Amino acid sequence: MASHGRAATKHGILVAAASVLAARQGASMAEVAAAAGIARGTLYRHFPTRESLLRALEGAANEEAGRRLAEANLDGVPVDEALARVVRALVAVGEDFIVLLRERRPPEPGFAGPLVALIERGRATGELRDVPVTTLVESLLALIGACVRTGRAAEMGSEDISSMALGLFLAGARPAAD
Amino acid sequence: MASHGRAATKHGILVAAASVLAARQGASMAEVAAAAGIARGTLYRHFPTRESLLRALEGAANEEAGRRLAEANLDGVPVDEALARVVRALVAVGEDFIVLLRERRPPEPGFAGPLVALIERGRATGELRDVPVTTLVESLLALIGACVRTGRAAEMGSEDISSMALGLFLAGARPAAD
Amino acid sequence: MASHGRAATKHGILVAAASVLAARQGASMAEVAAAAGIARGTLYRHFPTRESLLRALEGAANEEAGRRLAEANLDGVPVDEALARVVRALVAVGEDFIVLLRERRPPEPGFAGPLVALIERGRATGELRDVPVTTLVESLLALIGACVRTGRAAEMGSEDISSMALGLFLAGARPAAD
Amino acid sequence: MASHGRAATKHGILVAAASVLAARQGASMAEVAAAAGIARGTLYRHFPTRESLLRALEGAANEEAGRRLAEANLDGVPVDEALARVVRALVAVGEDFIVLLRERRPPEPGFAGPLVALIERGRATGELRDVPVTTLVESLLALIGACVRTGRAAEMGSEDISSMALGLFLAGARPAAD
DNA sequence: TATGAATGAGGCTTCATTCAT
DNA sequence: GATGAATGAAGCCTCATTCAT
Repeated sequence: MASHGRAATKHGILVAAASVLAARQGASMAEVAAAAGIARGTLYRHFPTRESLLRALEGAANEEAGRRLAEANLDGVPVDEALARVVRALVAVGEDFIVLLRERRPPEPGFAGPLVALIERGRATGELRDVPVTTLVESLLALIGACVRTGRAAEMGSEDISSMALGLFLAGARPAAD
Repeated sequence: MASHGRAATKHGILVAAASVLAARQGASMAEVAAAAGIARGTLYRHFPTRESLLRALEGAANEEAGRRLAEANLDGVPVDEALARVVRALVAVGEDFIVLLRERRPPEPGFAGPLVALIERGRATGELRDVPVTTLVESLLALIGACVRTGRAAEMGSEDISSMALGLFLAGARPAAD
Repeated sequence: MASHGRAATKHGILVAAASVLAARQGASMAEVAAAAGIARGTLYRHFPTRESLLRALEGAANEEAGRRLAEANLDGVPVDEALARVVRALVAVGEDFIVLLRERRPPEPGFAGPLVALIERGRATGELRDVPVTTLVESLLALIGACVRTGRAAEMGSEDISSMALGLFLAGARPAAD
Repeated sequence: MASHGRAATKHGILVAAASVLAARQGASMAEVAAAAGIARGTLYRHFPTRESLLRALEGAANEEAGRRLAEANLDGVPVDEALARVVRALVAVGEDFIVLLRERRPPEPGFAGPLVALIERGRATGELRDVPVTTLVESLLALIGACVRTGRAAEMGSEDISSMALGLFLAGARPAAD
C-alpha cells in the first residue's frame, strides 16, 4: 500500500505516513520512513521534526478537504444537496485523513469553515434540527467515520457508503416513512 | 482531585487512569500515577504492566456498561424504548469509558452482545433501516460519543444529552416531520 | 526444598537463602522470602539489608567451614591426611556455600587461614609443588567445586566425590603409576 | 582503554563488555557502554538487548576457542601434546571469555566438542584416569581459570601459566616423582 | 542530498527498603 | 513481631533527533 523504493517526494512521504499513522497511532518515525521507502535521515531532511510531519499531514488533509469543499460550491445549492456533496467529498478524502483531523483542535478554517457555515445555514432555514452546531458537525464527522470504517469492511463502494452516511445523518436509523 | 496519601484502591486508580487516558491517549504511567496520587512503584503494585492497566480499564468499562445494559431489560421492551435505555446507560457510563471501548477490537460480549442483539431485533422488526448491523452499532456509539463531548462542552445535562443522541440516531438531523 | 510455612528462625532463612542464591545468583529478596516461607517484611526484620543477608550467609559458611577445619586438627597430621580432611570438610559444607565463598575477596580468616597454612606447610616440606600458594589454594577450591558439581550430577556419594577431588588435586588426571 | 568517540566496532564493544562483565557479573549496560566509550543508545543499536549482548559474547568466545582448538589438530597428536595445546589455546583466549563460558549450560559444540572428544580418547587409551568425562572436562577448565587468575596476579607469562595448569591437571600438586 | 551511526531523554519495569497496621 | 502496601532509585529499552560521510 505504501510506495516501494525511490519515491521521496514530500507527497509520497505524506501518503505513506497517513497510511502508517492511521493503522497505528503513535507509529514511530522509523516505521514511517520504512513505509515511505527512505532512510530515517532522509525523512528528517523533509520534515525536521515529528511535529512538522504531523502538521504537514494535517495541512495536507485540510487542504485536500478544503479544496474539495470549495469546489463543491456549497453556498450555491440547497442544504440537502450541499450536505450530500460534503459527505461525498469527505468519504473521498478517506478515513486516514479524517482520523488525523480528529486529533487536533481547533478545526482548521479551510476545512471546518465551509462545513460550519453550511450547518448554520441549515439551522437557520429550519432544515436542520435545533441542536448545537458543534454537535451537528461532530455528529456528521463521527457518522462518516463509522460508515467509512464499517462500509469498507463490508466491501461497499464509495457511493454506497456516502449515501448511507447521508441518509443516517439526515433521516436517522428509522426506515423512510413513505 | 486525587486521593491524599495512603488510600489507593484499585477502583480509584482506574478512575484516575480513565480520566488521564481519555484526555491524552498514550499518557505515561507516571502521569497516571500522579493523577491517582500515588508513586509509580505503587501503580505497578496494582497493575504490574501498562497492558494490564489498560485491560483492567477495558474490563471495568465493559463490566459497568454490561451491568447497566443487563439491568435495562432490553429484551422486554419495544425497540425504541430499549434504544433509549441503551443511550441513557452509555451516556451515564461516560465518555471516558466509551473512548476506551472504541480502542480494542473485537467488542466484548457482555457489552456488545446485548447491543448487537437489540439492533438485530430492530432490523428484523423493520424498525431499523436496512444497513449493516455493524454500521448501526458503530454509528450509535459514535453519535453518543459526539453528543457527550459537545453536550458537556455546552453544559447540557445527561438527560438532554441522551435525548439528543437518541433523536439524532433514530430520526436524524432533520426536524421532526409532525 | 525450602521450608514450608512457619519457620522463621535465622538459620532457616539462611538455609533457604543459600539454596535460592546458589540456584540463581542475584535472586531477589522476594524470592528468598518466598523460599523461606515468610513475608518480605519479616525477612527485613531479620536482615535489615540485602548486604546484611549476604554477609550473614558468608559468615555462616565461614563459620561452618572454619569449625570443621578447626575440628580436623590439620596441624597434627601429615600433609596428605590433612588435605584429605580439608576436602571432606568442604565437600560436606556443600556447593551452595562454596559458591558463595567464591564471591567475595579477601578470604576470611577462619576459613582460609588454616587452608593457606596447610598449603604452605606442604610447600615447605616439599610435599607440594613449587607453584604460588594462592594458585594451589584456588586450584584446590576450583577442583572441589568441579567435582562436587559433576559428581552430584552423576549421583556419586560424598565419600567418592571427596576421594576423586583429592586424587585429582594431588596426583592429577593421569592414572596412578604403580 | 576505550575507543575515543566515533569508532565503535562490534568487536570493540565485545572486548570492552568482556572486560567489564568479567570484573563484575551483572554490570549494567551503562557500565558496558561507558567502558566501550559509547552512549547507551549506541550500545543498543549494536545489541538491541542485554540478552543479545551476552549471547554475542558467548558466541564470540565459543568461536574464538573453537577456532583455536580446530587449528590445534588435536586428533593428530598424542593425548599429552593435545592437552598441552588445549591449555595454551584456552589460556590465550583469556580469563574473560572463560569466565563467561562457565555461565551458561549446555556447553557449545564448537568449543566443547573437540575437548570432550580428546578427553574421551585419553580415557580410552588409559592415559587419563577412570573418572567421569564431565568431571575431567570441568576440572580442566576450572584449573585453567584458577591458574590464569592467580598466575596473572603474580605477573606470570602465558607460557608459564599454561605449563603450570597442564602440570597440575596431569600430574597434580605433588612434585614430580623423579 | 541521502544515508546510517550516534546520541540522550524519557518510558516501562523491577526491586531493595520503609511504614502503617 | 509479622504483614503487605508504598516508595523511589536504578535498570532495560525505544525513539526522536543530530552528525559525519
